[in-house]
Amino acid sequence: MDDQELFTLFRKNGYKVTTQRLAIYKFIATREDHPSADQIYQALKNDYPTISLGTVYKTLDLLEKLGLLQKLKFNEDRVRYDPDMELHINMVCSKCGQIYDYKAENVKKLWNIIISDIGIKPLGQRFDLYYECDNCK
Amino acid sequence: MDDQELFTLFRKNGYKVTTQRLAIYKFIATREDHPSADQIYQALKNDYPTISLGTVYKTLDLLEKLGLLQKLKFNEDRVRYDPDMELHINMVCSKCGQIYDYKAENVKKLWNIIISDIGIKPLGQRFDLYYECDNCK
DNA sequence: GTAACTGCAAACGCTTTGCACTCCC
DNA sequence: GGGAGTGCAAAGCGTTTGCAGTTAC
Repeated sequence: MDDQELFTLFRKNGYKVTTQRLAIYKFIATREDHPSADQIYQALKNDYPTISLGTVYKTLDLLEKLGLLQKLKFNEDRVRYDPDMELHINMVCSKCGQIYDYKAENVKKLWNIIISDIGIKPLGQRFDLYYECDNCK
Repeated sequence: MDDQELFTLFRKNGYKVTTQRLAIYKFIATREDHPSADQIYQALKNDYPTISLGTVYKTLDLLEKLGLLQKLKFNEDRVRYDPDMELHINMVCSKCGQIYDYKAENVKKLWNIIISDIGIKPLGQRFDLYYECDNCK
């Protein structure tokens, strides 16, 4: 999503465009490891010394409301934020907790089969797959 | 799992059999809505007036360690405990938060296809499907 | 008898809330 | 200029921890 689209999305929903919001969105959008609020805060406070953790939380809630990311709670004490809103599998290492997204066409295909079998209209979904990553093997 | 199996499982892992542990396991095993620690505590304190919330938490951690249940964090502020360790889909109502398990042979079949495509050894998995339940429609 | 378990209460840590100041628009 | 947003600090709340008393074995 480029700047212009982002500006429009904020404004048409009645939200102002601020430096903090742009910085937080741009940071999370480039990350594939689903950082936590504090990780985002730590990463940004060098370039934006006055940014606060509270603002990070508020902004992440806003971005979720706008459909730009989803909150994911794993078996750890903090929430992770995933900017990938398409169907995918969260590959979670059982040992180190590292996470990355696995996307494949056949996952969508097979998921559609399951959906039509259940016979409901899906509003969203989440798949986690626990395994042992290469570093931990 | 009957009493004898449960006793054996506890003891062979070096844990004592206590009234509280039996009560908590038996309660959670009969429930299909994945109750929280506090819900379990509230439900049991009539029959076991001295039971404490701390013991419920400690026991649930123990049962998880023994592979009798799994912790599930959804987008709410408490942890739910799911005694169904087989492959299934958590059907979550987006409005009221009600949850039930959907189990079907074809879910397993399709999941096996995905696993072999990814080419890793799964240590566990979790599927959530968000929809609107009949009560909320 | 003794080591593990329970119950209680305090501590913990992430997240939310409240409010005065600031800055988009 | 005005209202939404930020930054700060305090509050909130589910969960964990510590410890003295109790119980399983």
